[in-house]
Amino acid sequence: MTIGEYPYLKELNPAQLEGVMNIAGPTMIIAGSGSGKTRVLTTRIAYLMDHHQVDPFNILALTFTNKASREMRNRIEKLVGTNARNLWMGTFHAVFARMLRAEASLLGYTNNFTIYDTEDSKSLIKSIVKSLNLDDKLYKANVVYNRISGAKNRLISWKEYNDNPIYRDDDEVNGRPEMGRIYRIYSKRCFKADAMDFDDLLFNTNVLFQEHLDVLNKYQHRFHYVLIDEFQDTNISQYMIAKKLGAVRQNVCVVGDDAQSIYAFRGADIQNILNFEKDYPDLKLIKLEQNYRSTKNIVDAANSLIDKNTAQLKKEVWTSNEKGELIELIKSATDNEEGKLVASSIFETKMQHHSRNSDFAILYRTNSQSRAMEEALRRMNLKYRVIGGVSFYQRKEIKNLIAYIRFVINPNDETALRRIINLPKRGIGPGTIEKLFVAAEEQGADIWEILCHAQEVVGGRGANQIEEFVNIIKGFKVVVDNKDGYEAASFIAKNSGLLKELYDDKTIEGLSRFENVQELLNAIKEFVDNQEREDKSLSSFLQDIALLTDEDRNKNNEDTITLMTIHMAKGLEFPYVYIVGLEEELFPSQMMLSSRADLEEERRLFYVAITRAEKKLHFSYALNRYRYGRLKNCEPSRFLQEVDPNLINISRKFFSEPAAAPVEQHYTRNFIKQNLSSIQQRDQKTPTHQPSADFKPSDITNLIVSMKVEHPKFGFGKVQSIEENGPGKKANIIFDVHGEKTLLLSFAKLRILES
DNA sequence: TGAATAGTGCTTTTT
DNA sequence: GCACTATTCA
Repeated sequence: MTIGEYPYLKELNPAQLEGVMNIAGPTMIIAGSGSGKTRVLTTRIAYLMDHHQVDPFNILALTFTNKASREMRNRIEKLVGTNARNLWMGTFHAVFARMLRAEASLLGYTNNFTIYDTEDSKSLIKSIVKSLNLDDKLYKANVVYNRISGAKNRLISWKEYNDNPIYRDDDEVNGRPEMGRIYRIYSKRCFKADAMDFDDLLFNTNVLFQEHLDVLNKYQHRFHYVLIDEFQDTNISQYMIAKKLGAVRQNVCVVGDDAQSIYAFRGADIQNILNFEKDYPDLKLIKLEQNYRSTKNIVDAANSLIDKNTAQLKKEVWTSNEKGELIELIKSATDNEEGKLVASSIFETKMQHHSRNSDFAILYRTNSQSRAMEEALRRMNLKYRVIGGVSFYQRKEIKNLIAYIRFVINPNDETALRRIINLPKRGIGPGTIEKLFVAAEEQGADIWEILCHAQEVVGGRGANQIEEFVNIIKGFKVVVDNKDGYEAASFIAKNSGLLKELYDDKTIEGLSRFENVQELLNAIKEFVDNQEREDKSLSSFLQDIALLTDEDRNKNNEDTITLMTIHMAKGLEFPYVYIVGLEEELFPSQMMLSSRADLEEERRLFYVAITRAEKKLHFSYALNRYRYGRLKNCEPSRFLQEVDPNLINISRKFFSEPAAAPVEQHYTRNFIKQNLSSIQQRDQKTPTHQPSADFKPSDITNLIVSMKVEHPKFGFGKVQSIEENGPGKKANIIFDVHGEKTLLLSFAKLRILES
């Protein structure tokens, strides 16, 4: 027995140990939540390297998120040292993007190919739909994108799609007969732009392996061991890659939990688990069923819920942990009140148990729910952090600058070009742009070629503007080729006019956009200064960030409450978890009510949420909620009834809270805009307020919520909230006549009347 | 051509 | 409630 030699093996239970040591041949580990899945995976890899002297270059470990892969790498490094850095470990997308870059020419791409994110893809789809004169309400970018994505994930090429009447009939029934045509054009345009979308990274890897057996062979012999995390989330395209790579040595180990499959909407197929058993009949099946994470009550609650699903593998998750507290149910009148109750519950718990902010997580179904929570937390002065939402690299100002860089590096990048050709305004309108693309299409030329000979396509003024644009880009190219990435990016930011445009915008939003761009430049500088990096070109920076979503941009390890969607929470754990918005049509989402399979996925999602909690769990729902700007009443989620009621404590608040919705006036920005403008047109029926004779601005450094104030122009009002993030302190005030205003306190003249 | 305004539709979830 | 688009007017 070798356990003695490796201290890290001693801490494992028998099932975990088996998962680690059974290294030869196909292995499937079905791991319940909190059962030490990551530990088994990381220990297994460490053991391979330690005991079997497997070269890390020969191990391929695939995950779904960057976070998961980073965490695994760190944990392995702790076990075996820096040698872990040589593992082939990363997300499916990142690993195969890297492989495709190396082999790009075999498929007709350059090794500088651009990666289109979802937004890029959708905007390309939009322009295709438009150029085909199709109804963009019928061919919504979202719908088309999902259809194409679904096809690619099932390895259906545009050609097969168009040749197979099944798809055509299906599209016709749905009233979208042109889908196949759009798919074809989309694929060709991407190829011509030297760009791959997310799905192409996997699709093209399959093509590569299919058409170039020598390449497949090379990688089959490189990867002696293939490991896949979160196997329940693989789609067919991913599974086929893994299967092909593992075909020679058969050392494929997959780890997953069917109960936590929540990405079917993205093509994940639980069937893969069943297929795996079919493909490898002699596989070793290991079940990890002991939960180390949560109290017994939480584990029981999760089990009682998931029991309602019919499609699942048999497994019994249990724990030897203490019973713990009951689940607390919070009921509120509105979403805003929900925020308040959750915030004060966190506050109380913090006081009682002296816990840190980082012990708490608020989980919700949709990102839009974060707002009410944020407001409440801010009011109680609780520090929080929202994960997800619009990530840094998705912001408009960032994408704009990146589009410039992208286009300089790849002048066939259509999407980037469309973004920047008239930004800042150069007088190149949509008509002119379309002419250029039509010409490129007709002559079979690259769009860059056309741009360089614009006079022949568009006459007169337009041609001059384009020539100017081309010269700017050519100038940038010289800089990119000769300077380091940071200098080049700064040069582009300045000389494109992007920075100036943001600098001139003195609004608060403009300021933060300007800062964001600076931050991007800083990130590039950091990238360039990183000693360990070999390739410091901008092109390599782009490749790096293309597959990054939001990631660990939160370097400051501040102690904060975490707010995020349940999807993002997968794989994480917190002592105290609040699952909010447990209402019909929100969770389960109204989009998922139509089929049993969809509803079961929602239920698994709730299962994932519950099993994030270690010590204490809270459920919360509101009777009324602002949706689409209107207050709508809601029913409690059916899922609440599916959890064993003996495990839920209905708190005293439940009964004492008034159920009526507060009559809070809710002015929207548009409402005010519309009303003010109509008022102004009607001969200024609302006169500006005449300040009281004794008006004198008060010292407002200590302004607090609910104070009554007077403003020289807007009249009397009440402070709704005070914001302190960003550059200046702002107050949101609802004025009696002029409605809601947000004022910068450094400028505002306010007289405090009473508090 | 661009800025201002009016109208619309939408919320899943992510690499 | 907001972002995006179409429309209108300069």
